[in-house]
Amino acid sequence: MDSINIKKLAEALNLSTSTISRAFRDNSDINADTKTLILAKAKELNYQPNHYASNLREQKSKTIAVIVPELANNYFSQAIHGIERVARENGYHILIYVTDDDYNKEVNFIRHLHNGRADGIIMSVSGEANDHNYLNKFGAKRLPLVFFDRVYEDIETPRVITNDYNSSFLATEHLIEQGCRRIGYLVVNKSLSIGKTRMQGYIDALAKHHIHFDEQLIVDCSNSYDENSIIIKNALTQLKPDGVFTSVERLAFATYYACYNLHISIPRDLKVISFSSLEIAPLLNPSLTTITQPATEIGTEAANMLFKILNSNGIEKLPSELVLQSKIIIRNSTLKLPENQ
Amino acid sequence: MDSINIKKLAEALNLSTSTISRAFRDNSDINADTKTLILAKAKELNYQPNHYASNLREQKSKTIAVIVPELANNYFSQAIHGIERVARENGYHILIYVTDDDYNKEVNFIRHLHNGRADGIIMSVSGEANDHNYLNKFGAKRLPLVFFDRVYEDIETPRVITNDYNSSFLATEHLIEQGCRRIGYLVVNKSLSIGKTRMQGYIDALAKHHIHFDEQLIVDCSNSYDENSIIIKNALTQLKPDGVFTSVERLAFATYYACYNLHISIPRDLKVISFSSLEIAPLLNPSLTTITQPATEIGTEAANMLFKILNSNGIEKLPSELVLQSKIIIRNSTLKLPENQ
DNA sequence: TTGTACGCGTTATCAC
DNA sequence: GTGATAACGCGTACAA
Repeated sequence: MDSINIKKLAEALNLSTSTISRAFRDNSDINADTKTLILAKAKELNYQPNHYASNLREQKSKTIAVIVPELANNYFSQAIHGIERVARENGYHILIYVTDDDYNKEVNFIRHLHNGRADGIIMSVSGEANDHNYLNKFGAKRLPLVFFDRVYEDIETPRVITNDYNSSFLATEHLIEQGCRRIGYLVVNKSLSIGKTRMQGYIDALAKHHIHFDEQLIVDCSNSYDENSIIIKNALTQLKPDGVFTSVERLAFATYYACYNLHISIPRDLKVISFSSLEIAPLLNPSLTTITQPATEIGTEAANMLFKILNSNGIEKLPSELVLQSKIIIRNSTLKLPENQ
Repeated sequence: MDSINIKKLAEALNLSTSTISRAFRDNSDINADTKTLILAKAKELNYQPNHYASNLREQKSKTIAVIVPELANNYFSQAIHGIERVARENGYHILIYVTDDDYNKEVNFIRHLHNGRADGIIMSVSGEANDHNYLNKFGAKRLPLVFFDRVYEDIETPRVITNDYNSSFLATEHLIEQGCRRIGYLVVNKSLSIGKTRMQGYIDALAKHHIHFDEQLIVDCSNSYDENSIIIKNALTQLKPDGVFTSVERLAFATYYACYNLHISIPRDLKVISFSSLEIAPLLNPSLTTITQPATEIGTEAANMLFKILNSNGIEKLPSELVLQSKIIIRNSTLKLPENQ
């Protein structure tokens, strides 16, 4: 091992390792001159305190883990972007784990992370709603954990979410106002928190407007592009909805493709509204009416929340839930056309 | 510190720490029965070998760092997705760093990473083409580094790129074949490798078809959404191009917005082709003709390349450059309309 | 203000 | 096949 370490640097300067060490910690007493001397020499020799040695010593990794179901998705990219920024500002690094909506991967990641590799976890849970009590198994030793967006409701941990119920209610109401009476709800997992809450908003909006709730119009989709294509085409031809509310962006795209294919005109024959963080929703054909979540901000706030926990002494009362507001942005996919059309 | 460690586990089983350690390494001699016994107890007590201690001992972090200019971008999300998968399959974790195209951040990240935190780096360089010789300063101690997509040409390190020159040539030629004669090239940084190579393809295609190269038609854009909006609107109204080739996706979107705004019809008044990894390019209005890079595969291959280096003994000759092929997918934004239109 | 010495949790080496 | 022990690089009591 010929690489530089604290001992070599100490020798080079005729100082002890502790003095060197002190030069790199802010809190220690050290002569200002020796400190600058040390830092200069350190830069010259390209010395940096070894991260693993420090962390072993301090039992802190200055690293947080981010676990998401998928990456190739505007929402999660933006959220991670927000998390990354806050982490960096706090001197933390982030590890990324993608579950591909696979529950087992999620469990493995979490278990693995409890080896000291990360100080805390920010997670949006996988789509499979199996027994997730595994999170409680860690007991008091569980790493600080913050959920965002997709949460397990029965796990007690801080979370950052959006006003999904309300947005869904308003989204459905918007479709009704635009003249829709047979409104489909497309969802990937209706038993998962997010799909469930959004569905309830949909159901209640129908009720408010005295529209019969037809369970058939709840369309269960999957994570597979090909499967969804078939499912949605069938739903459109058989159920003949005049409006569709999709719980995730991907299903709106799939609906568009299906409509192109079946020569169903949006918005004339079918109106579409979707949860989506897509920045180019205005460029779609037709432009897509969206419920836009503040994705970056959700990431930022989740990170802030985690740091609040990490910096607390476990004494203070911590915030347990933060609800951010989504915005409905009306575009052409839900346009009400003149009657004489 | 009441958390579990190897010593406690050893005590609980009346064994020595070495035996415990052996149970977790595959190569060691150990009685199969004791091994199962140990692993069972470990699971029961939720023991996991401490990552930092192992790494301090072994001088390996089993972690790779990924540095990208931005995250909220399909291309990089997909690339990271590919990297993540390969890393996980190899038992590695990935750290993510976003430079926001800021050269200083890039330098800091790289320098910081040389403290043992990562075993290797996969990077797409920042847009600023300053002095990047800093990478050579590390000399023999530089971490294994693989570039992808955006590279520094004067740094000697393996890289995964696409056939940019060729794609650009063909893209420009496609516009010419569709009848364009005044073709603009929109670029963020024409001195950066990627912008330069793509520009050369553009220039040579013009030459081949005996179209005068007008330097004015090279439009220098920025990373700011608002600035680009102005720049592009000006370019469209003043230069009156009949075709536009954009070097990055974002500029194609900006062009669309500008056209909507100025009531310029695509493809009638202006044809647009762009580098883009957008999966929903067919859903745009009009659907966008793209040069699609195999983003996920680029990530995968970059990771494979890095692992090849990490697993080599520095003896074998290593691949230094891998060129993947992009595909031009023709859609409506470059449609040639009937003459009598 | 600086130096000495120990321990963080693990694994490799060497005995047995 | 298993146990004792030193070492990885660093930070902090404690001593000077």
